[in-house]
Amino acid sequence: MNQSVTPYHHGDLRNCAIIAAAELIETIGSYDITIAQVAKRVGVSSPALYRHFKDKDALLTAVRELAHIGIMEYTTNAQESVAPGTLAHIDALGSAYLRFAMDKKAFFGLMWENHGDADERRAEARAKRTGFQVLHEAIELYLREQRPESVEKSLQTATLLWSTAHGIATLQHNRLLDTFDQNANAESMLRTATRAILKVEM
Amino acid sequence: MNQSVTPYHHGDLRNCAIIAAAELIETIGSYDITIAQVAKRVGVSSPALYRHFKDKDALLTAVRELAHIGIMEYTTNAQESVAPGTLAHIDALGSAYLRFAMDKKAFFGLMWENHGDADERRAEARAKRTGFQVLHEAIELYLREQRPESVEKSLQTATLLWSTAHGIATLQHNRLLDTFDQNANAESMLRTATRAILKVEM
DNA sequence: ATTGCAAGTTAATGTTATTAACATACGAGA
DNA sequence: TCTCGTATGTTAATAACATTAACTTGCAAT
Repeated sequence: MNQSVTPYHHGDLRNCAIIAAAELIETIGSYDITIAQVAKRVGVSSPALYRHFKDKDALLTAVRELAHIGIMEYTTNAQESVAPGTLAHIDALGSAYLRFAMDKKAFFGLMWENHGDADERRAEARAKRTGFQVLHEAIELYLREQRPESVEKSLQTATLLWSTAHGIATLQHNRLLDTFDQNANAESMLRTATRAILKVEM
Repeated sequence: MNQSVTPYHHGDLRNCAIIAAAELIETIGSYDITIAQVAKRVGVSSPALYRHFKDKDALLTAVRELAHIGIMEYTTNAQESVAPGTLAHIDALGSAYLRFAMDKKAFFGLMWENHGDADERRAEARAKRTGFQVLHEAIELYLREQRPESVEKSLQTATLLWSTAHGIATLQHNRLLDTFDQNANAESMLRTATRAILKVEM
């Protein structure tokens, strides 16, 4: 009768819970949610969630994975309209990162909390590295064409640019950019930094 | 009998509680502490703390202030052995920032949590701006001597450099620098970025 | 001395996470 | 088709917290 498999009682509680948690976080604009809230949203009792998640943190870790997918969507979209390996390409990636940080404030904050056990950490590090690769490749391509003598430094360059983008995103997220410089503009800051870093000897 | 004033029952519960909380945080390496733990450490009942702090968050905010003082100590020390307005001066400030982030991991993490009510936020923003001023002044001095045509951009330059330092510190703090580049070295990354940013047109 | 307020104490409340004990339905094999 | 085991849920119970209530104590000024 049901279109897809109806595994058991609820159907697909694990995934529904993750989505419910994500929606909740987005709605209240904070990742300070309770198991009970999530359970209620899915229409299930709190302990039911413990059949699918070791503890609350495991649920949040799953939501973080979702956030990583979200950030990848932002960057993927950003790449569609630019020529690979151009400065515009790199700008687009950075801009997508900044945009995600502001559009999905709660998610962005959650992503950089570091809780969870060793396994969860490892999984997350992998997800982050995957996102990083996209930037790394864009930069490597750019250097290969524009400054071939620096291609060997593409990893260092990418790491530094990511750090910079992350710093700008974080400070803006915490409303500190305005505190320091009333007229600060995250995007133009990042463009400036990008140009400076791509030009310099590593 | 007591050397200093013995205000009331305990003596100086407010300050002792802040210090106890800070010690606790440093000891367990996490700012996920409980009021009960702090109270016990000071030898007082939990509710007693509520005579001095609106809630747990107010206590943590006080600890954050301590952390800001700590970071100022790091930077002040760093400035002692360098000539004002030199590149070495700017490097020393950045290096102190990175060092603080790694030496006092739990404090550093706590400092960038943004909780607290509006007043507390304002107070914290002020503390952060004070720290920022130190960097801003160093950069202004540097530009005045090395690139006078760019002095007017000193605020933007300082904001960008702070962002970069913060990004590097944060990623290192989350062990992500290693994840991206096994050989990454936070300090040398920041030096590279500093030179790149100071050179570029803002 | 008396008395008022600041600063503590213990007891009580309410919220959460998490576990225990019990219930049920799906699916594999008899 | 019947039946049983296990995955998945449910409700009750526990424990850790934060926070408030109600009550106590002691300093300091009249």
